[in-house]
Amino acid sequence: MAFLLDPTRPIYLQIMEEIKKRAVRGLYRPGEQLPSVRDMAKEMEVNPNTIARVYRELEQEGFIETRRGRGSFITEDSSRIEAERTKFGRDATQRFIRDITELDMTDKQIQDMLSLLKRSFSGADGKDKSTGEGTHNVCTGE
Amino acid sequence: MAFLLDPTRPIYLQIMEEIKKRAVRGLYRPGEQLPSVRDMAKEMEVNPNTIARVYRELEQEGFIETRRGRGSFITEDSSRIEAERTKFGRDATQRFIRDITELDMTDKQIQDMLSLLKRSFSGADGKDKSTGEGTHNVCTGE
DNA sequence: TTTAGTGTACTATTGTGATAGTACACTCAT
DNA sequence: ATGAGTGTACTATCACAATAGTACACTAAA
Repeated sequence: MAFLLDPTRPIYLQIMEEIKKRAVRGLYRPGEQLPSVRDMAKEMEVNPNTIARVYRELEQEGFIETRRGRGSFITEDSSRIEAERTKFGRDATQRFIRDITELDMTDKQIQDMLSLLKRSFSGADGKDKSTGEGTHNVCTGE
Repeated sequence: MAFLLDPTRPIYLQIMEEIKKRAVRGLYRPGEQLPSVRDMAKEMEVNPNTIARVYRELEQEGFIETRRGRGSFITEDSSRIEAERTKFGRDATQRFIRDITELDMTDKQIQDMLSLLKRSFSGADGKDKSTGEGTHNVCTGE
């Protein structure tokens, strides 16, 4: 498996998220053909039926387009992909805030945590790949 | 239900976490008796069998103590509870870093996110409830 | 002793995720 | 036309979470 699975959540949901994240990271480009159901099943080490379900649901969401007999393709709409980045970022941030808030932490614990975050993200590459207008606030989703 | 359930994860796991978080927040004190299996089932709006499983697993972990015919009680060991706070905090932080990192965000997006976090946590009460030695680093777990 | 309130054990049923295997319809290049 | 490679449909099976209902053993107070 190319990524770690959470045994407490359905595999097909995690693979759906993994495919979206790959598109967000540019591993899958807009319009690019995805591996076939059978190939993706081998890569993910799951049953082809599970991948079939993943593709069916992603198609339902409009994230991929399936052409019978030809294959499945990432949407051509790059804004659709960027929207996923925004959603993932906003969801992760809000969940983190909720998780931390409900722990009733001390100020010191919060400060330790925030400084670790700064350190973790200071390794950003420094090149802002956004166009300016294309940069969305991950928190507000605007 | 007193809290929101994630439909993609087993209920019994989420209730286990909820009980631990209540202890961390002081809603349940060390040694305090928990509601009976049947009462907790009513409060959580789930089947008593589900709560029975929750108590069984929490007993297995040493987080609660069950005395047959008497009831179930939060552990007397307050350091056991504090350890949960540390674990939840560390897990939430690491997951957040992983979630954000794999989105390949721009510097601006990361800055927006961090400033939202600062704003969210600036509302801390200012009183450091730790004793000094009792303050654990949520990130390293030491 | 009786009774109410504990946790616990048990069977049965339902729904869903995941697997295994087979088969079919479509597309495209040969 | 043939055949390889697509997605898709179908049945069957298994595991697990969750529910429903019943029953039992223990504890403590009336």
